[in-house]
Order: sequence, then C-alpha cells, then structure tokens
Amino acid sequence: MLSAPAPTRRGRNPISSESPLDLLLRNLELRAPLSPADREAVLALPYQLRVLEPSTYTVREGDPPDRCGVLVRGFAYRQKLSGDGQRQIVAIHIPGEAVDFQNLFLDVADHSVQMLTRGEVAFLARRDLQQLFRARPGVAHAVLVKILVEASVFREWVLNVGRRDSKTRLAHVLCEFAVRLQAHGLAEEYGYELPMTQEQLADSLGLTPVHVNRTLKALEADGFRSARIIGEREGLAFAEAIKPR
Amino acid sequence: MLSAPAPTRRGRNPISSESPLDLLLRNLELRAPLSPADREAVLALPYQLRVLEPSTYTVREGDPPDRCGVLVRGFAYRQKLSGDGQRQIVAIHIPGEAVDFQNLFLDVADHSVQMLTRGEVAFLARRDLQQLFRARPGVAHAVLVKILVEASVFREWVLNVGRRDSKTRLAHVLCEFAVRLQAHGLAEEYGYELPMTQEQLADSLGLTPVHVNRTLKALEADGFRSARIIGEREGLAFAEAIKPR
DNA sequence: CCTTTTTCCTAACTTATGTTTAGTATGATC
DNA sequence: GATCATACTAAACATAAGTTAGGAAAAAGG
Repeated sequence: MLSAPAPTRRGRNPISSESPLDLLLRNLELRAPLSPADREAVLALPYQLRVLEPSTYTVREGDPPDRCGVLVRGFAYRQKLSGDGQRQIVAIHIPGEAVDFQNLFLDVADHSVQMLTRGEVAFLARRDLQQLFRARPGVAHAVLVKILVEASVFREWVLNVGRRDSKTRLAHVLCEFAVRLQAHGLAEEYGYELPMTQEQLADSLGLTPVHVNRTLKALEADGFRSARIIGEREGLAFAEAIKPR
Repeated sequence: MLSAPAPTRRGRNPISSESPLDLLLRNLELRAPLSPADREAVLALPYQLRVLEPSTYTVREGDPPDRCGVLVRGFAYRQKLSGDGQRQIVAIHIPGEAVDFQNLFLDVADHSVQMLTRGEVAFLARRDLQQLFRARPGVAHAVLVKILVEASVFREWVLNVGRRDSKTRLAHVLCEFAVRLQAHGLAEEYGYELPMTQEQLADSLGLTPVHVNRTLKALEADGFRSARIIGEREGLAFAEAIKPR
C-alpha cells in the first residue's frame, strides 16, 4: 500500500485552460476527426454549467431525456436496479465524456446517471443537439461512433461479469479505467485516482464489497499495487498504477 | 416437460410472403416510423441472399466490417471470447433484425456474430447503407434508435449476469426472448421455439451447462413449463411459454 | 436401420463467492 | 478535541455455482 502521489502532474490539466465544449470536442475527436466547420458548430452550442455534489443525478431512470450532460470535472457512473433493489453499475465516466447520449434519442431513460464525485457538468439542450445533428452530419457521425464505442464497452462488461473470476474481473475494470484516463491525459505518471468506494466497485463487478476487499488484497499479494484510501476529497480511494512487480 | 406444439401457427408467417427488406423495414418501424419515401429507399437497397448453416459467421471479431447481414430466417447470436478462451454470448437475434449495425461504423469488429440455427441472411453493402443514411436522415435515425435499443439490452444483460441469481437470470432471458418474438409475431400461441442448447444458454448467462440444467429443473419444479427438446429442425430445443402455475 | 455424435441428465464432490459480524482507521461535524 | 459517520479490514461460516465423470436419450449420418 502506498501513499498519495506527488503533486506534479504529467498530462495537461484540461480543467482551467479549456471550455467545456473544447473538452467534448477533444473527446469526440479521439475517434472521429471533425472538419473545422463541424468544430465551430460544436463550440457554438449554448450550455449551462452546474456544480454537482456526489450522487446527484444527471438523468434518472424513467425520465424523458431533454438534455445531455457533459462531464467537465469529476466522475460519474451509470446504474440499473434489479427487481429486488440490487444495484449494478454499467459504466463509469470521466471528464470530457457526454453522459446522456445513450438516453437522448429514446422516449424514456432506461437507467440513471449519477455523480461519483463532486464535479461540474455542462448541460446541452436536446433540441439544440438535434438541430446540430441535422445541420452537421459530421458531428452526428462522431456522436454515433461514440455511442457504438460505448456499446462495445457494455459488451465487454457482459463478458467481464459473466466469464471472469474476481481477480481478473477487478483487474479489468482498473485497467480499462487507466487506459481511458491516459487517452485523455488525466493519469498521473505512476498511477491514477480511482474515485470509487469498494462498495461501488463491487456494484460494477457483480461482487460483494467484502469480496472486493479480499480480491484487492489478493491482487496486492500478487504484486499489483492497488487501492489505497487517502481521503482528501470526499473520502475518495486512491489507486496506484496497476503494474506487475 | 411437455411435447411439441400443434402445427397451427398463430402469428403471421413472415417468411414466404415478404421480401427480406420488408422484414427489415417492419423491424425498424417497431421503434421509429418512416416516411413513404424512406420506406421506398430501404426497399430499393440491393442485397444478396444466402443460406447459412449453424455456426457460420456473418461477422468475425477482427474483421473490417464491409457489409451488414439481415436475418431473414433462423436465429443468430453475438459472442465474445475471454483471454482464456471462455465464451460469453452477449445477444441473441431473431428474424427481421440486422445483425451488424454494431460493427458497421467502426474500423474493426470487436465481436463475432454466428448463426444459431440454419437460416437465411440478406447481406447489404456497407457502401450502399452509408449512401442511404446520407440521403435519407429518417432512415439513419431509425437505425440509430435501433442501435440505442440494442445498447439498452446490453446494459440489461450486464445487470442480469452481474446481479441476479441463476433462476431469475435464466427466466429473464427466456422472457426477453418471448417478448421479442411476440413483437414480431413469431411466437406460437402457447409457447415458442428456443433454438439453443443448454450449453449456449449457459454461455449467455455466465453459468455452467450443468447448472443451467439444474436451474431449468428448478424452474419446472416452481411451476414454469420450460425447455423441451423436440429435435425436428437442427436439434432445436423447444421452450413452452413461461408462465407460473 | 445401425452407428456415431451430440446433447441432456444426474450425482458426488470442490470451490469461489456471499453472509454475518465486529473491529479499526479516516475524515466530517460541532 | 470529542463524537459520529463512513469506509476499510478481517475471520468464521454458509451456500450457490463450478467440476468431474458417466450414463441415457436424441439427433445426425451413413
């Protein structure tokens, strides 16, 4: 178990230097490059910036989706509930990602999106987005690609939860998270912040909190350096880079 | 355990009376109505009809997707493989559904689609579809909605596999299948054909074949009338309607 | 029809994961 | 600084699901 990271940052700090829409743009262009005109159109979108506390909803299961949130700072997750009230987290979102594309074109949200940490969300109006997609097919295509990549990750999670044992399963989401953070320049040099409690991790993995704890220890014993609480902000856990000894 | 159904069919038999594109159209319009012009454009698509044997691939993980199959007759499934070779089935497809939308706009397929039974597939060229989507935004929207609904089902499967016990889990996929068949008029009056072996069912549920067998028996003991082999066509299992005693 | 192969079924046994409970650290609140 | 709440840790125990193995029943293939 290791302590908190040094204060220096490796990647760019995208928070203060960029507008919310710049962030979104960069996220979309990771997969689908846009024309200058498309870029301008995205940057011209009106938005409303809000600071949200942990566990605030951006969409709620059953709601008609009339807006789309873009994570500017902080983390969020998607969850579904089973009939007897058990929770399954089906995705974790990092800054730059739009969290409501999955619901935006359906009549009613089939799942909720909640803040994992305190953070900032820029809300875009559904109407504005629909208009943008009509006017700029390039943007519509970029969003479609984003949606398909998300669907691909959902499939990976089905495999993860259905066919891997607890150690592999846990390692998988830790690595997925690391890779995505790195793609956005958000990972520290030797590790990253994992803003989840072991209970939330359990709900992502289809496991129990106590078993997640066991598994975390087992991974450490195997030479992985992993979850460590530092509790600076809102009781977050801190995860060192996942790397074999 | 019950025997085979009477030969009479309740729903329309959509196979002989309609063209493959009629089927696709009907499937798309379940969720998103199309204008007459959109309909015509879909029906004008060139396609290639093929008879495929069980376990033939329509897309293979790693392939660049250059065509999209539409199931005309028979069933298919999507699967992913874990590192150590275990299989997870992530979706089951019924006649009328396009099986390759999920891969069509990405560079490389992240999973495979295989025939479950013998059947017929109409292949559409990627190029033709892209052109169609540009020319007819209404069609593009209908396909987007279809993709989002599929993503919603993926999320449901994550929940199913992650947070439900074996009985509930099995009952869920049996019911999902029934509901989808009914929506397409493919269910018999008092039951439906479940074209899967217990091993394939196990790979859909993240369970072992023997445990699926146990669970099937347990459901029967609870008063559900369920899987029964009749083995007429290609070794299909037959599942009676799922109904409590 | 007979043979071969697949799928289903069952039982005995093992193991991974869940449950319960309680203790301890950490940060929040006042 | 005392308390309170929320994580995390841990051990003992319970159980659902996995494993292995073998036989029976169907389907497939000559």
